[in-house]
Amino acid sequence: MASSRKTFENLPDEKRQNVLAEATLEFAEHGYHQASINRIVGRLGIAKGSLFKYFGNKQGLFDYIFGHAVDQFKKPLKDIRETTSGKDFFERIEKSLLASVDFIEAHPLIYRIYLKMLFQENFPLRDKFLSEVRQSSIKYLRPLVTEAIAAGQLRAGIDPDMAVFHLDSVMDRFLQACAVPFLDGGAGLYDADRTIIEDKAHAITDFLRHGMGTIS
Amino acid sequence: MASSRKTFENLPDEKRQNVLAEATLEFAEHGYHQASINRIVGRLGIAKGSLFKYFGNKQGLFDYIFGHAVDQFKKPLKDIRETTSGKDFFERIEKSLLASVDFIEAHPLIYRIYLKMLFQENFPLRDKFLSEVRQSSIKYLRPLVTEAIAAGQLRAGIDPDMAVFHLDSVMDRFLQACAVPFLDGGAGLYDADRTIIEDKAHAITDFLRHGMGTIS
DNA sequence: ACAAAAAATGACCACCTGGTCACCCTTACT
DNA sequence: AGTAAGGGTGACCAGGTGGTCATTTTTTGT
Repeated sequence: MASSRKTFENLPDEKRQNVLAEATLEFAEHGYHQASINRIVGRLGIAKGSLFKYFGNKQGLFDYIFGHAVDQFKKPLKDIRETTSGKDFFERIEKSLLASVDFIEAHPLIYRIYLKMLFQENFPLRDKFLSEVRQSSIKYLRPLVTEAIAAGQLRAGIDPDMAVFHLDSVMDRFLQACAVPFLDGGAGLYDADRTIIEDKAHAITDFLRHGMGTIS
Repeated sequence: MASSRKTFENLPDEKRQNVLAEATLEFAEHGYHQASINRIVGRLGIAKGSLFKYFGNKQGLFDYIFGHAVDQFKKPLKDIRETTSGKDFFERIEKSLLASVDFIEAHPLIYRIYLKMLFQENFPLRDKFLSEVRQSSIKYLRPLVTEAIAAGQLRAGIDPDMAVFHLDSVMDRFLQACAVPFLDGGAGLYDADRTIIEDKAHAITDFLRHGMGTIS
């Protein structure tokens, strides 16, 4: 048997959590290839052989950490969609945005790995993971837009594909600005308090609703 | 003398271009740390020692390639700003967006390295480069917004900082969608023809101007 | 033709990587 | 007490890394 995941699952809870935490941190800080098994076991104070017993190889470890991360990404949005059904479209968008902020604040390391994955080809699981996450984002926004069009909350003749793309891009960058100082761009989102983030989320949603031009 | 850049500058043009092209490609494909000097010299058919004579070390090579890339990033936008002075704000934005598309199509490898740099800390020159590029983007948009407010082309009471952030985020993602399939999100921008990109750029600009909500 | 300067070379180095495996220690069961 | 199994270990391996430098080859100047 190449890897004996069972061995790992039988570990005492504390040690298991420790291993996962330290490994996740390593991947979050260095990406996949620059992450070092030696450093991980060094910090944990366990033998290298143990890690390989648990997960077979480096990618096995990574897979284990990220295997179910997609679901974690999807779940909070699904909840919001269901609990805000029928409400105003832009309020739903604003709520979704804040829910996403909550998610990345609850799982900052996972989000960091996700960001590293974005533009780094030859990242293991990249294709599977990214296409799932992106599609999930699109598939979440699509029905929202469709419903809003049906309810007459969006301008007539709007292209739903471009609407989804627009929403997705603004929301995505909003999150990135919360996590990466360089992408903040004077908006003051990076490492900001919740109340401030709420204000900015509202401002952005306002742009989405009314645009920035003079009302004619 | 650690590195003799002069030796490199004295090289025949063809060879010099070759070296730079091959090195740039390597960095674009693998990022900084995963880029391999051995592969570069292997493909070039030159000795490893030569490269180190030219640039001193790996970072020297990278610095040389990216040293003046910032200026390349800034220049085309400056031109657009000057040639469209006085015109309608959203037309200027649309023009700027298309100029940026032209840039990344003219320098796809530089753009790939830039994207890799975005979320990968411990990338050499990252702080210097990113802060310059981002600031340049902000500093470009700021006066556009200010002028537009003065000219009454933007809604009254708008927060200029958030307006700049909003514009920056939408434009940025538009470019990324042109270059990375995963970020296309159904918009059909990835690897698209110029005419299609122009249409989509117009659609996006329209969202920026009028918003997506029903006009009230 | 000769010498001096410049450029190119590739074997070699220390270091780090992911990965292996024969051995040891502890626990559990009979 | 004896045995079997499972978990834990770390020296060891092959391979790749960035970097060096004594040596050879090429170019240049006279």
